[in-house]
Amino acid sequence: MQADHDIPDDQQRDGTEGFVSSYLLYLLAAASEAASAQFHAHVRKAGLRVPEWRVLAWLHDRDGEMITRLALISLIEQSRLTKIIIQMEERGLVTRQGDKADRRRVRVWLTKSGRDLSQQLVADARQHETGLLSKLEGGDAARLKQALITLLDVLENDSTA
Amino acid sequence: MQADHDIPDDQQRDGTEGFVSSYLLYLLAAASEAASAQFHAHVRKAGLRVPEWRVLAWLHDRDGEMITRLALISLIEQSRLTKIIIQMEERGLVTRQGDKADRRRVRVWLTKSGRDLSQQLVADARQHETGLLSKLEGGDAARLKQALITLLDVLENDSTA
DNA sequence: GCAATAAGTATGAAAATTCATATAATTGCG
DNA sequence: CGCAATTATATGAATTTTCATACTTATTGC
Repeated sequence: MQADHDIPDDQQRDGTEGFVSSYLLYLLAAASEAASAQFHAHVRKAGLRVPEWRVLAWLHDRDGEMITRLALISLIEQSRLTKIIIQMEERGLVTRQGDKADRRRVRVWLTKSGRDLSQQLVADARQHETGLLSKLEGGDAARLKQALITLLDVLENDSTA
Repeated sequence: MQADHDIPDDQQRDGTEGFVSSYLLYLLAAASEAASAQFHAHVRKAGLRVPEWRVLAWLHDRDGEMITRLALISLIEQSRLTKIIIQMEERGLVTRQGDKADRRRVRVWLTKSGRDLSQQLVADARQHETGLLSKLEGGDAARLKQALITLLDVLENDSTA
C-alpha cells in the first residue's frame, strides 16, 4: 500500500470522491470559509478583526447584550471576548456598563461611532449577501438558508448533541 | 434610542429577528461550529487538534499530498501547516518526503500508525455523521449537502469571488 | 543558457487565542 | 438566615497562529 510512494497526479480531479469531499462537517466548514473570505477581507480593510465585526453586528440587532451571551452568539470564547470588548472600548466603539440588577453582569453598548460603523458594515454585508445569493439558482438560496436553520434547530434541542 | 439604557429581557426570543440571525455567512459559521462541536471534542480526546484531524482525514483519502494543496483543502494557512506536519512527523503519524520530480515540493505520507488512527477516526466520523443526518427529516440531509456543494461550486468558479 | 520571475516551503518575531483559575455576586435550600 | 453551589467576568501564563520574508528550486522569455 503506497509502498513505492507513487507520485499522485496533481492535475487530476479535485476531490469528487473519497470521504472528506462529501462529509457534512467538511462541507459546512469549507462553505463557511469560502463564502466568508471576501467579506472578511472587507472587514479587515475597515480595520476590524472578524470577531469584532461579529460583535458589532450583534449589537446592531440588539444593543446592551451581556458578555456571556454575546460570546455564545458571536462564536467567541468568553475570556477572549472580554479582551476584545476591552480593546473595542479603548477604540471608542463600545462602552461597558455594569448591570444594576445583577452586578456580576457587564452589558455592552454601542457608542455613536460604533453604531455608525456597525450600520455601515451591516449595509455592506447585506449587499454582499445579495450578490452571493443571486449566484444561486431560483429557490436554492432560500432552501439553503432554511436547511441551515433547520440544522441549527436540531442541534440546539438535542440531548445527544 | 437606548438613551436610557433599558435592560433587555434576557428571557426573550433567541434571535428570530434582526439582521444576524438570518444572515447567510452567520448561519454557515454557526451551523458549522454547532455541528462540529461534538466530533471535535472526540478528536481532542483522541489527542489531536482539529487541523491535525483534517490532515489525517485528507491523507486517508489521498496519501502523499503536497503541503500547499493539503493546506488549501484542510483550511489551514501554509506556514501553520508546515509546523503542524513537523509535529505530526515527530509524533510518528506522518513522514515527509521531498518530491524527486520537483524538489521544491514536500509530500506527506501516513505512517502505519497514522493510517491506523486516520482509519479509526474516519470510521468514527462516518458514524457520527450518520447520527447527525438521521435527525433531519426525509430528504433534508441530502438536500443540505447538495446545497453546500452547489455553493462551494459557485464560489470556486466565480471571478467576483 | 541566462536573467528574471514564479512556486513551494520554512522560519522567527509579533500577535492572537486558549486554559486554568481568581474574584465577585447571586441563588437555592436546609 | 447562612452556607454551598452556581453564574458572570477578568486575568496571566502558556500555547497557537499569523505575517512578513528568507531560501531553494523551477519555469519563462529572451
